[in-house]
Amino acid sequence: MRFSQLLIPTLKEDPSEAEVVSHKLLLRAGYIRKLTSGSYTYLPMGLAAIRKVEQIVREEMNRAGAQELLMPMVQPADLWQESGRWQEYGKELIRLKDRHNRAFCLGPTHEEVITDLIRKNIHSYRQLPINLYQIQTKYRDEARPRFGLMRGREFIMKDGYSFDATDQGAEETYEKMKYAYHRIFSRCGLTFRAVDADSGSIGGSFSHEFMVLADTGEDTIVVCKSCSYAANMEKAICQKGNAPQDIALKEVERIETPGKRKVKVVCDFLQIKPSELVKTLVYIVKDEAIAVLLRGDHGVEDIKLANLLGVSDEDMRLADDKELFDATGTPSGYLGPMGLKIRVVADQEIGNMRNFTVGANEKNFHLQGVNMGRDFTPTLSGDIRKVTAEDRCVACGGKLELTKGIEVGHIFKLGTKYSEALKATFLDDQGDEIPFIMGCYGIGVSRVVAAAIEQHHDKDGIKLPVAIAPVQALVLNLSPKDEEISKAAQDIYGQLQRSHIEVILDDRDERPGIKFKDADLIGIPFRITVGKSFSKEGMIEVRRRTDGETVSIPLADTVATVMDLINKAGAELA
RNA sequence: CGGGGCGUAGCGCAGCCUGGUUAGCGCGCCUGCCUUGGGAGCAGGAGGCCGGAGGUUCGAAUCCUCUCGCCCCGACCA
Repeated sequence: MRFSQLLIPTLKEDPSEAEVVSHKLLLRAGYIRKLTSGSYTYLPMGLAAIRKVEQIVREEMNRAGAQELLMPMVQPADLWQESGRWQEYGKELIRLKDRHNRAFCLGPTHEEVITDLIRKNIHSYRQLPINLYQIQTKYRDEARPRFGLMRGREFIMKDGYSFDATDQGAEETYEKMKYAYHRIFSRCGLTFRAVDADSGSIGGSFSHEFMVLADTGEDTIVVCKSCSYAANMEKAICQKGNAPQDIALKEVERIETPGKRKVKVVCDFLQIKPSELVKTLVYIVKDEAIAVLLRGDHGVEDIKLANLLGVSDEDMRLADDKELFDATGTPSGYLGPMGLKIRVVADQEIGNMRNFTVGANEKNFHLQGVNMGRDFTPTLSGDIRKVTAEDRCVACGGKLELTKGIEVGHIFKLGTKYSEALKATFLDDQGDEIPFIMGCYGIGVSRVVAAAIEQHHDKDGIKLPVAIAPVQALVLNLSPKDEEISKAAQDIYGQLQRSHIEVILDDRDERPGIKFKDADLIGIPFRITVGKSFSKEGMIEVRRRTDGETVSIPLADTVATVMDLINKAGAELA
């Protein structure tokens, strides 16, 4: 491929529409162009990078025993009605009608279609397990598409579905996929964590999200600095501390705190730390007001609270001041657990606190020297708060870190949710008809490219690892008008092509500076420069994009050197 | 869906508040000269329904109304 013929529209300046670095660079380096909000054309360089990721995904999925197929993108509504998701899925499901006025949707995912396929074609346990996947454009009508390829309405996804005869088999399949995912993201050169995306309450955890660590990530995750423990904020377990043994309990003391309502203000006034105070929040849970006790410096994790109460977090919200007063008879800011008539849920940490401060349920008064058990007893107690960096790892006790992540993959043990809904059954070895046990496994292929750029770039542009860079090498002919230089550049280009190296020849009639800048921006891993030093000393320069490491070598050795460098760079990730 | 911002040449922007010749600037593009190891220089040139519709006015990029699009924060989603 000659640069002069390729569509690589690079930009000197950042486009105003882009906010995050991957979006800016994808546009500037000529990888993508926007058609409309959330949908992008993949230009030759962008598509090449996506194809590289797809190929790695294919190889690892196949290695793990999965088979590739391709399902229709337009799906009939009746299948979705059968699973119940036509109603449940909501506005993200884009719906359309055909000329006969029959309803369809564009597939945001394919559980229905694959389950339909399997129920029609697999009837015996002897045919199980089976694991199928596809790589396809998905459509989700996102409320707010953003950050370029990071969250589009149209994106390329690998979605896989497994069908097992037994729970144990399904777990084995799940583990195989988890392993395959580790290999895939490692080969893509990503720094990532597989995070626990399940509360783990019953029978271990069967959902993991693969998060690429990057500041621009939309999710917050907790990772352990010492071991491999990592979890979603909503799922991260707070280690329950030990109660102090040797602290004498004080008497409860009523103190006037005029006009002091906020935690910080009360603490400043009483000369205590927020960790010595217990705040009382009121939630409205399905029309019932419930008090929630939390240490002053902690925050409620809604999902955990909802789980403890056994409700959906959608049925739960913070009360406003009026609702709070109606429920407790006390204005906000002076609430406390003592004497409250409504249900009280305490964070598990409260039990470890001694002689703390709470509101007195009386305007302008607080109580000090309060202790749980002696002075009040909560209706319920449990882990309902957000983890903090001060917490310790539940797995190893190591230090935790809160960091941002980009979700590039999600694996999930589905169980029989869809097989039951769609009556997808097989005969087991006893001749009993039972539903398939399913798992599903997704990878945001186009998002992987964006995430990789978030992790691999510098001020000059993209520097993707060889494994997923659009091409491996770029030959710069610095003087297309110089016959000798052009001949050498052409020679190297031809030899590399014959050696099956993906290579672009920059044959443009541009000044050297432009070629160097573009080479850095596009992020081709190996740059081979034929210019002045060739005319003078017969030397060719080979430079590695990732670290700028440069070697000068004679023409005769160039191709061998480049191949060697590419192989070494590839081997590091394989 | 709530809040905020922006639509002027391919890209980045100025002009708008305070209406008034032919709508500017930088980059890019085309032609020529010159230059050739990190986005050169000179000269000439092309390119605009000032997002769209309606209104106010003698006169609208500029003021008003409506509308469409894009971006950000949040909600939502995963």
